[in-house]
Amino acid sequence: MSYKRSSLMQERMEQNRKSILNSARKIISEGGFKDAQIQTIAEQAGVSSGLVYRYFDNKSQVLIEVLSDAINTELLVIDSITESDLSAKQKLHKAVATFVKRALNSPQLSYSLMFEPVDSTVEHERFRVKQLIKQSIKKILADGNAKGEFVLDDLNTAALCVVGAMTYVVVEPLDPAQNTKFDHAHKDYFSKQIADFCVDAVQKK
Amino acid sequence: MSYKRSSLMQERMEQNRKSILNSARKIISEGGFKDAQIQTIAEQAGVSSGLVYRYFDNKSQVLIEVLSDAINTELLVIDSITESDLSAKQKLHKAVATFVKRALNSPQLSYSLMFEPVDSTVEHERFRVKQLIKQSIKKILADGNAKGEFVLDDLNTAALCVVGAMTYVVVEPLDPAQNTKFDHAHKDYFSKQIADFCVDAVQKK
DNA sequence: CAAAAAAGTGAATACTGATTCATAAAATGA
DNA sequence: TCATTTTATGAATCAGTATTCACTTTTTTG
Repeated sequence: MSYKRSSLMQERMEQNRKSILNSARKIISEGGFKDAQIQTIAEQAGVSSGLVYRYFDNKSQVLIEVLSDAINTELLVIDSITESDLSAKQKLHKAVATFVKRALNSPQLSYSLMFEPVDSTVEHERFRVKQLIKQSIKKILADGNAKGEFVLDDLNTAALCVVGAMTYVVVEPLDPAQNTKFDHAHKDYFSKQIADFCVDAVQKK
Repeated sequence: MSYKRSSLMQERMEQNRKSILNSARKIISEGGFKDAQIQTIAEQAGVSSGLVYRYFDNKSQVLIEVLSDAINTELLVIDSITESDLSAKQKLHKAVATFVKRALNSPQLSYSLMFEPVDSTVEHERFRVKQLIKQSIKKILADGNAKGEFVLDDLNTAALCVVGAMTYVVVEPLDPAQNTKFDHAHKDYFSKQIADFCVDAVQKK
């Protein structure tokens, strides 16, 4: 009577879901959101377009999950820096430089996730994940205040500034229209500039 | 044979064009791009929807012109600061603080122009006008370098950071979803925080 | 004033791609 | 095995506006 999904079936379905997400991420990281139609995603994932709707409510949910997965990775990276035993100044520098360098290493994906025009529900998620980054940065700033390295009046505003700077600054090198080429040394130099900017902005003088 | 447009007619047509732009700006500043359909714009302007297409190639051109008009005003404001005889440090502080304060004074319009999801041609224009702001800021930074107030290695990157910070930072107070209320004093405090951030970031230590 | 030209109208059309759903295939239970 | 339930398919549908264009009105010319 009652249908019990076998573990094999369970696994296949999980695989389908992952395929769809991987396919979407791949397409976005090659051509951006503009190329990510349900048809295309499904095709690349080896499933029918209709099946996507058995795993996701709608197209936006697929894109949103790609976005939030990617950002969760970045958050883990930042948080591991936050929890290291560097000085607050060093933490901030490393967090910013690392973020920028990682973005430069997957330019099309980063560009799309951060800047490509999207519909309003995805844009809303974009806002939400930027707030998460802001929270992580805020922790570092709070730490610095506590240690007396920084003397920030308004942590939230300072964190917004840092996030604004470190995300916006990569718009030029990432813009596919400009196809900037950075060699390794240049990436280091560039990310250091930005990290210096942010550290100098908050540091006690 | 050849038709010569009377000056009265000329004037009426110029008026039509302006009405369409004003209508679009009004709608955007009340409800954002999401409310700006050609129908609605035309109706509010007192013309037919078809007429819009005698004055503009397509909808995006209307929106783009609203955006670039608005930014041109901001550029004039910034440039007048640039050309004043303040120190570079004071110029930068004033430019950033003024930009932020002005944005806070027309929140819905600023929010839409800076952050609301738009189609890719409008987004492209958004990118272009941000680059113009960056150029203006860059001039101030170059001035500061020349005067020995700043010691910036990479003016372009620093200018990007400033623009990133000063534009992104207002996303929270401007977001219509959060409807933040700032009194006059709070606007001053907030814009000062951001300007301080930017000045500290570039200033010679 | 009567063509001729241009400006103005708005209902009909076009477009694009997300979403649905009738149908088929596969998995499960008895 | 066969009935039942779930999963999968993909062509057809839908939705929401931007855009067009046949027609009307106004302006200009001779």
